[in-house]
Amino acid sequence: MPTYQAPRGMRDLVPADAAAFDGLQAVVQARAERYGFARIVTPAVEDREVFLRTSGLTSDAAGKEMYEVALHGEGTLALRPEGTAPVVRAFLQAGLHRSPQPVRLFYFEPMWRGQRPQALRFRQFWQWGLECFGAAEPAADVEIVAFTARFFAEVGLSAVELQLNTIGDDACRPKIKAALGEYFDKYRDELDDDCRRRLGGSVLRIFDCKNPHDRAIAADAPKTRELICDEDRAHFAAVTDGLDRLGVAYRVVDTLVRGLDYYTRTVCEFVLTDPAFTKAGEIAVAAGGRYDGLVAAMGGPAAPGVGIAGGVDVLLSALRQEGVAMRAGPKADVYVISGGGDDAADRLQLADPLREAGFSVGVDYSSRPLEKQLESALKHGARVAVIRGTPEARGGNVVVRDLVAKTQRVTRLAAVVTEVGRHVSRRVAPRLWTPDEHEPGAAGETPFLVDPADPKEA
RNA sequence: GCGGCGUUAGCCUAGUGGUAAGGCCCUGGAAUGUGGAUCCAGUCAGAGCGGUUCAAUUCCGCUACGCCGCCCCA
Repeated sequence: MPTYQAPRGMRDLVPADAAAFDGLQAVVQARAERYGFARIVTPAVEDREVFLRTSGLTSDAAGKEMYEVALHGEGTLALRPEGTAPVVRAFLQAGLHRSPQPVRLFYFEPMWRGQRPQALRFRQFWQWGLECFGAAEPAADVEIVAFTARFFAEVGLSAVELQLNTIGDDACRPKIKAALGEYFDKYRDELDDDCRRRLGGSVLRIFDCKNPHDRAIAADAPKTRELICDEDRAHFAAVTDGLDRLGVAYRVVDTLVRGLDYYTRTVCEFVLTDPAFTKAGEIAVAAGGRYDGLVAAMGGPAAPGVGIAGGVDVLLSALRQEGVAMRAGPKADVYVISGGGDDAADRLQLADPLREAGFSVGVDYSSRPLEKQLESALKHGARVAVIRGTPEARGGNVVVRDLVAKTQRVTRLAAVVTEVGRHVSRRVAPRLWTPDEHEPGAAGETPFLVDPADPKEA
């Protein structure tokens, strides 16, 4: 047993895990770019107030479950427990509220919460998320929800259900809370202790109570969908209509509310439906909604917003449960081995041009028998072995052997890159920059096509 | 944060108040220097600390970590 263990609720992403994470990030980030959401990265820590302001002091989680960060024993920083508040802070600090609206942002970052760990509940976990500021239109709600539905379909998550509800906006909230308070007050004596506490404050959260009897009471409560104002109703109708048009399936769940008070109008959750995940209640793999008052609450101008965030750890677990193949750890396609004894420098020299040409190349450093090196090349996942230091490979030649086809060819050193290329493909190397796709001709067509219908210039 | 149940090697799994067993993986070797097989060998363990005991991996306590239920789930 190792002397040290990872801190409670935190885990290492060993190469197999990290590869799956990388694959998922690449997929969600590429989709974000296709939808016009640009990545934003904020610090792992923020002033505690950033979270307290948004989450509200009513929420236990905001206070008790936050990791506080101290420097020399003092400080007011906390590890980020969620993504929205820091993004709002950065949005305001960078003056993005004065850039063309709406502003669409994407993130993929670790979060920390001091909650008791259980399966799929970690103290450090990863979330991807979208935030859209400056758009009050229901189309913005539709877009982030559709993004998520399409994303899950793309990666192969099928055992998932989209739940939707509307809880009205700030103007309407008092009316809704009053109506619900009046209803639940009639059952004050029947609600369990934890639930009754919510009667005083977050009345909406009574819908989240676990006690079966409480749930039965909540099931008969007035529906927020019916208590909301006309404008809210029209907004929600436009959201559901937009999803219908895109063919995104959803279920309206009258008892769906969110943990925080800053949500307005649309709330949504993507819930796992595989029996493996429903034993202990529903597990959300993504959740979000509209928060039209949040930017103002953070000290900014009145700017509407809507966002969604999803748990990466949960999603990966669900995908594994469904048997979706994950990107494996990087394996060398080519392995350089030698029967020539202590000639590691020669092997590196042989590997170098292959690597520069884009191949993934591992080198055996040892002087073990050739058989052992071949075996090792196979175990490292190589498809091709480049062999030097054997009788056939003399006088500026090497052997390029296909380990799967079990065929080989003696090749001149100068032709190794070409020969290897016949058996494995080059890796796509990322670029530091991309050409300007808006330049005429960038897409391959002739710039300034002449339309015969256009009036000729004089 | 509260309660319950757990922790034997890198992984999986036995067993025991008195020398801790096996499989996989890994490493080396054999036959051969062009292969994952086979054979032989090797490395590696009772989470940590304390207590009871002649003796503790085994019984008890504390701590760490995990799982389950609460709390909470931004």
